[in-house]
Amino acid sequence: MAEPTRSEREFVERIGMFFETLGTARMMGRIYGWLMIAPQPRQSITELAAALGASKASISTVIRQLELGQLVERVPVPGSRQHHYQLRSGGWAHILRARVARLRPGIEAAQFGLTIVGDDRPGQRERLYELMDFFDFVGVEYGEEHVRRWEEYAKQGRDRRAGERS
Amino acid sequence: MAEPTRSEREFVERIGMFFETLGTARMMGRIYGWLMIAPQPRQSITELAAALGASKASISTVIRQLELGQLVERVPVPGSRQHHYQLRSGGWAHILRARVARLRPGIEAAQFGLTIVGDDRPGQRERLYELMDFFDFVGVEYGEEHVRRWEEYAKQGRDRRAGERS
DNA sequence: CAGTTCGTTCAGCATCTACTGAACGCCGAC
DNA sequence: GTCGGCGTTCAGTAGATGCTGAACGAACTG
Repeated sequence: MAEPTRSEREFVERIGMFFETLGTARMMGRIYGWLMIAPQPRQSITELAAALGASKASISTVIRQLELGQLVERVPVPGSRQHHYQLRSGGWAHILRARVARLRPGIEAAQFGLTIVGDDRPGQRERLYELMDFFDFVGVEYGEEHVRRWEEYAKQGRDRRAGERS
Repeated sequence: MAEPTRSEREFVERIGMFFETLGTARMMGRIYGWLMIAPQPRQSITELAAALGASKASISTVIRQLELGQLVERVPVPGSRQHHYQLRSGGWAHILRARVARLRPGIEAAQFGLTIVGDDRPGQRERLYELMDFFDFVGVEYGEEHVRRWEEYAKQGRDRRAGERS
């Protein structure tokens, strides 16, 4: 039920591609995209599978990753045995956080590098310090403060649009 | 010549893994890591292949990507026919810029979405607006100003360390 | 000229992973 | 009880891609 139209399907696919460049499975983006624009914002696994023309198997596995990533939440629907999912608000903030967390191996590599390159190689140490600086900088710029700024920005947008509609 | 020691090799591998999480080929990180700490900062393709235990073929193809990404530059060495490469300063700034550029398909997807979801579906439109807001926010926060802040930050770090050494 | 030393290219391989189909277990309806 | 609908799991597949080896071309040496 509620199959996407041709252009809705294109939108879904674009979001899928976008998620792919973010380093996740394309199907994650498809689900996310469809949940954004679908007539019913709450969908079961079978509904998603039907709408996206994918197997229930892949929806089932991928939606768990979405749930783990806090992009989607399972909501109870009284009287239904189906698992209904909908978008979680603040999903993009979680994406921001997740991307920052990915930098950790890099930080550790730089620290490790400094332990093995002696003072007799100042040029090499300088490059390692620069990498450390980069992570310091990014850690501050993309840190909690950054995420809070986004949440504030998002709230302002919501309020502004709500004002325009009323 | 100039094979990496065991721990240098571990560092190289860690940077390789880090690059992998950034969505590039691991070999890119290996080359970049080795150029960071190698005794001679300028290396030819055959030297890199020998040091990393990889084929010249893969070094040749990957280093062109590094060159394209402005992370590495080819430097002339008088009297040598070999192609010598070294790290470019400001490489991380280019990585920042490249990551921002990747958001473009997402922006376009959100715009497209707004053209196909009518005013009769305010909830869906709201989610699309939120995505637009997200890109607006990220575009500002990660924009040119952001990269300039990094470059300033990096310069300060360099100067500070230079002062300490003297 | 032949021989050597480079880097490049291309076909092939190995690996990984997103996705599917089928079997299964669970649970409510009847 | 049996049946049907639902989500999960697992083996298998298809597609992508990082990497190699070998053949090649270009440029210098003798």
